[in-house]
Amino acid sequence: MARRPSNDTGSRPVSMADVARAAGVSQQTVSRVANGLPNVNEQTRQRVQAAMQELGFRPSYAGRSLRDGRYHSVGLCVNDVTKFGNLTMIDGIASAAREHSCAITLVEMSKTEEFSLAEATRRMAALPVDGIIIGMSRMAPDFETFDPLPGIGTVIVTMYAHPRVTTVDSDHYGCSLLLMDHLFELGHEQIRYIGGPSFSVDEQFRRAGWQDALERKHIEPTEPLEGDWSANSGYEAGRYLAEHDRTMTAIYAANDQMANGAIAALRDSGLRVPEDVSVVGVDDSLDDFVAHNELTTVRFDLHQRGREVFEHAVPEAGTAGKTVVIRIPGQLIIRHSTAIPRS
Amino acid sequence: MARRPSNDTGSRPVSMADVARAAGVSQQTVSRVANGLPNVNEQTRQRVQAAMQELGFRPSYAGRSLRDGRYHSVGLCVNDVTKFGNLTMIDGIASAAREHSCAITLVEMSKTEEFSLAEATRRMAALPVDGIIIGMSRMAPDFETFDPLPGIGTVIVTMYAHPRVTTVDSDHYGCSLLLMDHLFELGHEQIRYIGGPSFSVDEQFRRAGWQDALERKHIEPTEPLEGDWSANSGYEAGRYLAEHDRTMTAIYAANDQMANGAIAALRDSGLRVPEDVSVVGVDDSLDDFVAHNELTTVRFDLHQRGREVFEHAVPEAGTAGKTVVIRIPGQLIIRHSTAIPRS
DNA sequence: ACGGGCTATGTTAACGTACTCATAACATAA
DNA sequence: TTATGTTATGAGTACGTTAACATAGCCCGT
Repeated sequence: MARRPSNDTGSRPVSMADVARAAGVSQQTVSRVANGLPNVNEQTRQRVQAAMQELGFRPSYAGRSLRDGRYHSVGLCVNDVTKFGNLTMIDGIASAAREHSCAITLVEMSKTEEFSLAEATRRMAALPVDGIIIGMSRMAPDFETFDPLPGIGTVIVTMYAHPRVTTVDSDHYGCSLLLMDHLFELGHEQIRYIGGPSFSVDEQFRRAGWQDALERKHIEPTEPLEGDWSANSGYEAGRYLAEHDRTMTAIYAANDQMANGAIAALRDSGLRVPEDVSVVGVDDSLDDFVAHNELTTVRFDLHQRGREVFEHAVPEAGTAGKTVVIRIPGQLIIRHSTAIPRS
Repeated sequence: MARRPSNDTGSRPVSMADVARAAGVSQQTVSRVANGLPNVNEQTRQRVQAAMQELGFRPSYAGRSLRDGRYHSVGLCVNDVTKFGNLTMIDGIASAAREHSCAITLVEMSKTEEFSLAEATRRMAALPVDGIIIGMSRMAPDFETFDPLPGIGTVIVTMYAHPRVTTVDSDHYGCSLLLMDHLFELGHEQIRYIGGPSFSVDEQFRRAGWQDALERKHIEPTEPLEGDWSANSGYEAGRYLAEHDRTMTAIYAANDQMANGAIAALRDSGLRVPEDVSVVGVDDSLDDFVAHNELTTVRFDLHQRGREVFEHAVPEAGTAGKTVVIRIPGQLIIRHSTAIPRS
């Protein structure tokens, strides 16, 4: 019996034409009812709505998008959904997207391997997106040479600036300056650094900020330590420092998780925080996990970042595609893990 | 000068027809090249690819989807991206989706207010999705009466079973039994419960498991305490218990964050963990945040859950839509926050 | 020389929508 | 009565893609 002519419920989804047939009106009238347009007789409207209900009509996203050339969705490409930075990115962008009645088309690339911007762009471009957002948490091999696809807004979330692509990020360099200035004001000079993995862009900039702050004060930076963002790696580093460096008065850990680990290590080594050693972190991410969070840190307004990212990826008419560089400053949160250094 | 005829780069995106014109071939040949089909002369292929590059061709998702009736994307509707449960859901589903070369269309509903399944379904159905996944972390007002949209796979992630919709979740009831059995085996009987907010479905089932386990042993359950999943709320509850209940020998906190807070409170109250009081949690979520995580807990295989959810939302040919109930068991992780109770 | 099978390419149709325009029925004003 | 406007509805079209079919050229064996 092959393909049915089209008026019954075959396996094909129900279209406006099917509804129209059932309600005895034209397809155009169904369209009007579906979109709540005026100039439809009340009785007709009800008849059409009944038919829609009856047949289980679902408006075709493909047809609609093909017709009016917009997808009402923004593409987001990240390497690993669960990493704190990416998670907060999704959250911020989700908020912004919701304000614009926009969905998010999420693609997760390899969790471990680096990926090229060209590859990410190619994949995203074939999806229903009005703009492309790429989270570049580690340097892409083709960052310098990358050209964005013309005709579609592209934003890279990273601290590196690009001549032809708008980049937006929290200011992972400036946060270090905020924290270092706070420590300097308290009187610290011997400030050790526990960083994240060196391939991380955030790490590179947080570390550069630490180093530049020291050099600006003509203090020779000591060897930075490298962790993996986890509390355990912070603990290891803190243990090492407690045993090998009795001149340090402060530790700057590049995220709160490592800072939390470092504090535990210092205390296990018989050092008091903040009396003997001050500790600072970044992200303000401990509140849910640790009772009485006392860590001095920097908080980023991730919703603002999400908004900026979104609005540059999907520019409203007029805001058209100038390439810009946006760095959103963090806010210093002073708690009780920092104090004046011991004499 | 109105609308250009169509052979130059107006504001309209570049279509296969544009590429075809530029390369001097038919549009169908461009399609063949774009999809890597055989039977294209090598010279022609190169000419077409050059034209694509030149014009910045982007395949139209709308056209393609309209044509072949599939979107290669699965819809995911959650209330709050950042909540641990939802985050892990996204992660698990992202993995499964990637294995099927599928994207995720993510919609965040109101973070605070409850939403009806009908509303969520209606919104998701208008998006480019081959299946719909709804995270129901709090009871929807229309759960009982909800009918899924015919013709599109629908899965609700929740512990409640539904007669007409497949539901999948980690076993938030069974995890309580695992933990309680562990505590019973050690010899505990006075086991207090610190739960999450009572509107949470996970909370409802974890708590029911605690209560049923006690009743099965003919132990009268004591009054459960209610937190908000945060370490601080766990601390408050722990403090309260330390001061008001000297007969308890164990605390079951409904997630690790509250358990961590409770442990801190007990220690601040002069009680040792696990010597005086054993503490267990759920989720195994502390590793990144706490050094030397010693909490006995239950870990869920979230990737397995993601796979199950995905594959029931987007059934492969043949697996067609039977309504099933899937509860994925957790795994007991015994660390050092539990011990034999003091005499 | 000619039919049969291959390869490369073109032509047509269909997917579902919403815009533009046309038309019919009807109300109102001159 | 006729001109003019308003409202409800329908017809036609274009959006970009791919499957199915059609065609043209070529090589090969008889």
